[in-house]
Amino acid sequence: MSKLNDKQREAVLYIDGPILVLAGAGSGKTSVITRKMAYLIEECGIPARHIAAVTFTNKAAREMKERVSHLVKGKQARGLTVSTFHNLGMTILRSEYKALQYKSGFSIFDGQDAQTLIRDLLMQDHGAESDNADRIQHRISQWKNEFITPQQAIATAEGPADILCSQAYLRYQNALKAYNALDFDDLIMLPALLFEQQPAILEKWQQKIRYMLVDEYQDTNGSQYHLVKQLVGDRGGLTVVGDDDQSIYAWRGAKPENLSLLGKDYPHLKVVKLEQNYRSTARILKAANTVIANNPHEHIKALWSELGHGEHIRIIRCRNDDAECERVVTEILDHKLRTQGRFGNYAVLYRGNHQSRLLELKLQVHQIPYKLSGGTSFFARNEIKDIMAYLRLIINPGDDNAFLRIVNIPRRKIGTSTLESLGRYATEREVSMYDACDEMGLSQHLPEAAVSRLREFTSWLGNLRRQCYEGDPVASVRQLVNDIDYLDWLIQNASSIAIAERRMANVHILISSLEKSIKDDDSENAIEGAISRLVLRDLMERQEDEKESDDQVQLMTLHAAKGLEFPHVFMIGLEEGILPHQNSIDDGMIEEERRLCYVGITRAQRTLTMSYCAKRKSFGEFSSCDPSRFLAELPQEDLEWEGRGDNDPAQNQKRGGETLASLRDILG
DNA sequence: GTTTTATTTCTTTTT
DNA sequence: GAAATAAAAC
Repeated sequence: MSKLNDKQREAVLYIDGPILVLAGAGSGKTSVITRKMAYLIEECGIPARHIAAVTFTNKAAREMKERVSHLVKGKQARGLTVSTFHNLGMTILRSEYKALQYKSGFSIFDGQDAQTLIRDLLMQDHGAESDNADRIQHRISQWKNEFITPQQAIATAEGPADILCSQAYLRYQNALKAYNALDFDDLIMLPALLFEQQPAILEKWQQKIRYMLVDEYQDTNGSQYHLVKQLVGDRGGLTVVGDDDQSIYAWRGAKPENLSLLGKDYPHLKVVKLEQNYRSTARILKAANTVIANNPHEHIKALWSELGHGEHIRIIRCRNDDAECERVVTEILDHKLRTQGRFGNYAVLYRGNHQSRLLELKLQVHQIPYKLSGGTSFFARNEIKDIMAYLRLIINPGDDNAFLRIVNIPRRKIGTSTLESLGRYATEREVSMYDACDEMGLSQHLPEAAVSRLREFTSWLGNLRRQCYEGDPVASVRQLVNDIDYLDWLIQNASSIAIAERRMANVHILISSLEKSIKDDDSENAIEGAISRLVLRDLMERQEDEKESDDQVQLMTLHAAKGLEFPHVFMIGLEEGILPHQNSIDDGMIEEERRLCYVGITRAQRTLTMSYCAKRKSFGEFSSCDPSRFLAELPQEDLEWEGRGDNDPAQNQKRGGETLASLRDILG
């Protein structure tokens, strides 16, 4: 406790009611949460199993768990819940699914699964055109995030397009239920809905969770707000931590105004501001403050640091994106050599995942070890989706989505025409496609050969299902992968054997993660819980393996960098259309892009380097770029420009704030 | 039903 | 300039 400053200590010690901690970047908010948990357990006598801390990412949850276990000795910390919102929702649904008329072993649909389902439904209803599946999915997700049911959506929808969406929402939700499946948004919304409808169930969970701590509260959406509010009840055991300047998830339904709305729900809300930054040099902090000052603010907070001025912030202009990446890489090499530091001290941050490609290439050329976080998530990979589909089908035969994905992987000579007939028959009989295969009447609608191929598949899988439930599930899964000759399939479909082997290695990572997950679960149907939870897990054992070689340059998007810090940070692609992203410019959503820039700047502890290009290759064609407006918003006296021609945003501003693009237009 | 070739779309950001 | 989709050939 002595390591905390006055404000931090105040936030930890206050337990008489709900408290909001407004924590600026680098002000030690994770310390507040972890120490508060320790305080609640050790000093206030609240057993760990009655405390829940909620975060948004697995990474944050893992780190928090680790830090608490260092603070709280021995067995006292046992039973403590530190999880993501989605994992918490999952835990609730795993025990309450019956009240929602779901069956055990339900599947979790990711964004891709959800989209194909929507596309299929659209196809069934309106024939061909399905180019708006994307929009509909987004709209449905929006409703779910705002805690709006299909019925409410239909009742309130205005305009033909929105009415269509609301009908699709109802249709989609019914389809999910028929498949015994949930999407990511349901994991939050359905528990909240259940709590609202069935007070007895709510009370049971209120008994379990007596104190709640929520990290990054500015990122909560409507459904998450309801979930938290109901669990907390009028007992008021709640600590939330947040920073409206770091709200970068409004696009997925986050409502940063939840921060200021908290005072309405709890009139006696205690508010503590943390303004001392322990992370960055004064210059970096000043840059961050100057940029973010361009956004409108409700409460002004003044972040300050005692770490000295530090070096100037460097802005480097490059010929093109290739030169940019090359430059960053040589810059890292050079700096590391001079300072005798580690590769792990450097991070390169960018707006979009695709920007990592060139960077990776350059790092490989120079033989620099690097770690790319995020990107195409593990579970979006084809080989993982395949095996996951098999697993899903094992615990949930009603999952037609999974059935369709793997029924012909590997080739079983079951093609589209067979599946179409099977699908028609299954809907007519109102059973799943898997069950339809075993029905007698099927022979009337399909040729003999097709029927026998389908039954060969289902009887084989049926066998495996039995083995899974009665014997050793993990061994059965290994058997499965063996039976289908999956490595062979991968080799056939990959451009090289090395790539196929890499993919096979991913499958093994998945299986060993499943194994671990089963061990953690002592309930009776451990496989079901383990497989469902698998989708939400990030495969940390991979990181554990790589821990020995953790001296790697960190590569990630600005979004993924939130909550992290690095001694030396490079931000690349500071260009109009990229860091404010073009879509955001078009929709006038500049503030969130500016916050994204703010998040990037505040990741840096000692040095910060930003770069932009004169030209960039996109869509395979070169096009010229303009430096980001955010560069012009930085305190110019703290900058050190390099390679700057007349492409100068500061000069542009002197000319009256006109962008270079508009000048070009005028000049032709 | 499967394999090969041509064409088109695509790039925000994530649980 | 890749990766997904459509069309055509096998």
